[in-house]
Amino acid sequence: MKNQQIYLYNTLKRKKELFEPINSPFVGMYVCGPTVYGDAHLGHARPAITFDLIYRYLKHLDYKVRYVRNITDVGHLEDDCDEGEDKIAKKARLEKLEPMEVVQYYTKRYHKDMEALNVLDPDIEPQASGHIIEQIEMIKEIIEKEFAYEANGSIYFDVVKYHQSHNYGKLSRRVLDDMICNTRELEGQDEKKNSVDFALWKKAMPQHIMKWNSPWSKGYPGWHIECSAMSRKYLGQHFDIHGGGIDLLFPHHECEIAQSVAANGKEAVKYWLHNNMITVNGQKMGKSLHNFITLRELFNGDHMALTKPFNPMTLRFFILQAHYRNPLDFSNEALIAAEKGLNRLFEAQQKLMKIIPSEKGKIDVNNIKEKCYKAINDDFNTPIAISHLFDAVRFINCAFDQVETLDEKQIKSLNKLLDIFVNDIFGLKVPTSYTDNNNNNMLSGLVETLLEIRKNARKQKDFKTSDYIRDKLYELNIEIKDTKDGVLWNIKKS
RNA sequence: GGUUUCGUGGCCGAGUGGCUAGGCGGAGGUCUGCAAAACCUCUUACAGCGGUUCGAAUCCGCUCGAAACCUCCA
Repeated sequence: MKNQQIYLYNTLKRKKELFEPINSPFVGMYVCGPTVYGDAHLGHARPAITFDLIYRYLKHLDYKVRYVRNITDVGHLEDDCDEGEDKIAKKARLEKLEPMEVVQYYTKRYHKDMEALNVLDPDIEPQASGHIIEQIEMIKEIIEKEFAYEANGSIYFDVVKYHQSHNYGKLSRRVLDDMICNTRELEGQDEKKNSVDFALWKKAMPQHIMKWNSPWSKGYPGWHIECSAMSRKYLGQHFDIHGGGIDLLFPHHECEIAQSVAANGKEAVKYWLHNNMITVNGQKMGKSLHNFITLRELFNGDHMALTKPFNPMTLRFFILQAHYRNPLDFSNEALIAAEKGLNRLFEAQQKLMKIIPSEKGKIDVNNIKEKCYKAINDDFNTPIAISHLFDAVRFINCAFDQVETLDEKQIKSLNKLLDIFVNDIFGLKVPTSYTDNNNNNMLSGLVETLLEIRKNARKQKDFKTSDYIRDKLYELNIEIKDTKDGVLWNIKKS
């Protein structure tokens, strides 16, 4: 076990706390995943990457992590009234598909997008539709404990009663009395004792196509119960980390707490972690706001707001360059800036191995390493860690230009440092354009031959020929760089 | 209206009481037949007004502005 003390910001306490797993070295982590009724957009990338980083880091420290990220395929209510139709069903009706067809289609695409972002698969990815039994079971328990009541085939959580003995609002810091006063009058709430009560089970309307049998009615589970039921099944009644977007803080996570406490008699989660939103022009990117860019559009450059396609790694780096708890404003320009920065980082990594070692170097690699760990340990402060890596980049560049020196040991430890942080922890995979050069013998043989001809032409000051070769290769996406140490070439990056 | 959070240089984005993050852009330079690329150096900001303090971007108050949640959302 690598000895690092992590301090993470627990939303429940609103402060940073030392991370102490309940049952070290085992760590249980649950993150709210996507509702698969459409393609993943930039907003989905943030929690995926944020918690992927945490997952990677914990594994790097040799914790035995079980990472659970759900797929919501039951759908949530479109409205808070009886006419609400769940999202999956609505989509299915519009597209004349089986609901599970919609689910499978978008789940597959989500996985592809995540793979492109180099997001590791969770250890368990449970689907809500596959855990109806567990959800019904948990609802039964809540009814037994008398924190829920039946009304016309639907089951509601009795928030007011729960609050008499517990604290509803402890996570979101909301005051129940205020909420009761401030809630707008909505139709179809007559079944509820109080407007703040939320559904655990909803009786289905005849036109509703996703429904299951239950002791109370043919219907479907409420909005929040799947996470409580599935986290309990796979991580137990008490687990370490629960993550998700800050927009889920209320009511979703607040309700999860209430459900777990009601059913289990105790709280389930030790550390609540929330990532902030991605904004466009300062406004949240969201489905209902119609200002979202899907990941596919980003990767293909197929959107009005984009001037070009972007490599998935660029988005990953862009997200890691901001702290996960702060809003991050998206723009084409900001992404281009991130792309250039990332290329500099990758190029330094490649250059490092070409540096001729000196007798004695002048860099304290260990110091940089310590600073990087310190930054990550401080609530996963990736932007600070990245800034330290850029200090190393500058030194590597100087050494490459023979302004500074590195000895063999330093080169090795720098290489390891970059490998650990850039590749393992940050999950930034070097695009193939950097590494393919030597993997394709025929291509590199051809290019080397042409460059040889060009070299001779230049020697004889036949610049017409040399420029012709350069321009033709450029048209074929091969870039040539004349440096004082010879000619470098690479396949152009996106 | 309620709850919460935030306002940092041309842009993005760290930083929670003294030690001028980092990236992009810009300026100058190095290299080069030219070009491109690359590299080096430079580029002292914290919404406004008060207060606390020897000292505040950082703490407190007020004003202005913005966002998230309160309804599905990552």
